[in-house]
Amino acid sequence: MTINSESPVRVRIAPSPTGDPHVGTAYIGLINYLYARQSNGKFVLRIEDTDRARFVATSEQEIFNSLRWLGLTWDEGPDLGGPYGPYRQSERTEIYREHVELLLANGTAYRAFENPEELEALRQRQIAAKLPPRYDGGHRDLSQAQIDAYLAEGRPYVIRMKVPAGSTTFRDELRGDITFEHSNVDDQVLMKSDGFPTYHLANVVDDHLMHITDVIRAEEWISSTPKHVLLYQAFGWAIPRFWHMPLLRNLDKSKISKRKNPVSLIYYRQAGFLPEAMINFLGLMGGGMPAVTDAQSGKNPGAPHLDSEMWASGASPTAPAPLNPASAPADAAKPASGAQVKPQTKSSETDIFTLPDMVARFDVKNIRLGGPVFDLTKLKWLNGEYIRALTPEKFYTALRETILSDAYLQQIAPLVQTRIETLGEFGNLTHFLFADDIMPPAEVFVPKKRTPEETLAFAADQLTVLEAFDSSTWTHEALEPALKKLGEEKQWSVKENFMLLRAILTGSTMSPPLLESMVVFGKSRTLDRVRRFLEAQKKLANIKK
RNA sequence: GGCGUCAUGGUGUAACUGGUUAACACGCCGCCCUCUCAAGGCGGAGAGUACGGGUUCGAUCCCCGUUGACGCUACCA
Repeated sequence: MTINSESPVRVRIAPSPTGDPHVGTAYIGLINYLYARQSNGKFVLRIEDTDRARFVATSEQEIFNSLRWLGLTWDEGPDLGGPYGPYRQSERTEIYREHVELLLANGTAYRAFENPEELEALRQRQIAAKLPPRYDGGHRDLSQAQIDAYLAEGRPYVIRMKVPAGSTTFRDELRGDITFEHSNVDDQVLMKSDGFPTYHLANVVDDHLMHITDVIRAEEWISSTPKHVLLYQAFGWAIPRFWHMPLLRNLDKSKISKRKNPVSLIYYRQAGFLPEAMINFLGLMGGGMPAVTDAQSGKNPGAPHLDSEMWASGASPTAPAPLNPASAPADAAKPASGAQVKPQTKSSETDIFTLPDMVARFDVKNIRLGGPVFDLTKLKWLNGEYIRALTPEKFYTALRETILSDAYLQQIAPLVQTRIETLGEFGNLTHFLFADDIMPPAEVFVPKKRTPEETLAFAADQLTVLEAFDSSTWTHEALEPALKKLGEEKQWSVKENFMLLRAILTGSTMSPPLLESMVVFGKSRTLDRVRRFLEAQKKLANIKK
């Protein structure tokens, strides 16, 4: 039973608050947003916070801020409410409990009492025997007496879905039918022993209860779709349409990751990318914008243009962006009006378009399925186009609201006050906080008693340590012990340790205090700088060979 | 390893879903403009559509196989 094609379209994104808002969330958000606006449907934001272990308290707010920054406004969500709330899964645990009872009762799910250690041992045995690691169904057919005994003992358990024999075929709107043999589908855990549901259960229950008609999500979910289909069937519910979007990629074509690319939307905002450029670039990923023919461009004079009115900012590099940037496009569904600043390049006809343009012309069915590389080079060019199209006033405002905001300067000032003799020296000590490309020469970053090789290896270790932080834990108090611990482990003195990082961050051996500087500069940009340093050095080393 | 998905220059896309010298943009190179650097203008190199078979008068486009890449393979999402 599939969803009624007459039903009004309702789509959703369901990010989980486990860290910085991700560029992939924005991409999938964009496609969902477009589809909803084009079908006069609703776009729902749901927070999937069922993973207590990875939960990050500030993450949810950053997700809101980032999506609004991009102009991807939702119709229902945790902050807005709506007819099918609550929209935060941690507030729906009772609902999942009731539903999983239904499955237990109709025999499509069962309790399993193995503990994590036993399961891990099982996995290891299977791997050793070169078998596919999978739950062996050990507690699938426990007798009622046995179950009661375990329950009486108070033994913790999970609830797993009972995958029947056979196979499942579902339709992907972009690829056609996809079939999975059930022998390849695990008896997935639906309810964890902590009483929280897994993604699979929560996602199906919520999508049904929230009347979601189209599940537009990333390709990585294809393999678990049969589980979801099986769940819909177990509940006796209509199955939504599935659209699996290609995954954004690193330059080396692997799934986009923070190890190889800035993936945090906070980074892009702080580094001074304009939301219009960002959303435009995301719209380029995977295609979807039909080519403009001469005939069309004549009939559609308003289509490709830059609209400086859309500069939606309010974000300063370090202070959290306001909840609702005043200048965010209020209604992107109607073509923006106002001054059209159209760059003179030919590419303005094909590569440059706004969110309203996309609402008007984007065709989700046109999505190209090969994983598009998220290429910063082109993003930067695009951003340059948008910057040049700004009026001088808007450009000035953009600077003052981001890279030169009062909030930013107020944090920097105390770091340099005791270190300069004339105000004119301010830039001498702080230019690294305003520059994008900082690259210390080897004589600056390699400590006297170290070789370049061990220095780079240690820098890579530093990066690993720093990557473990998220924006909310990125503080002086937390960073200091973490870095010092690494130094102790690797036998690097505090001086060598901090001096190296200082050189990478500032390009110099002389700077304001390191930790404070890192905090002011922000996690995303600091990491990006270290990452770029390492990459550049790697390239240099290859050239020398 | 198993299962699944994908495949047009270095990158992003286009090519009336079978008929083009395979187009556009980014990047790269050169020239012009110019006090410099950008921007802008002009031009150039770079793919014969992963490979091999079919079907067809004709395949980037349809079919099969191979290869490669990627994803999943958690009490994460």
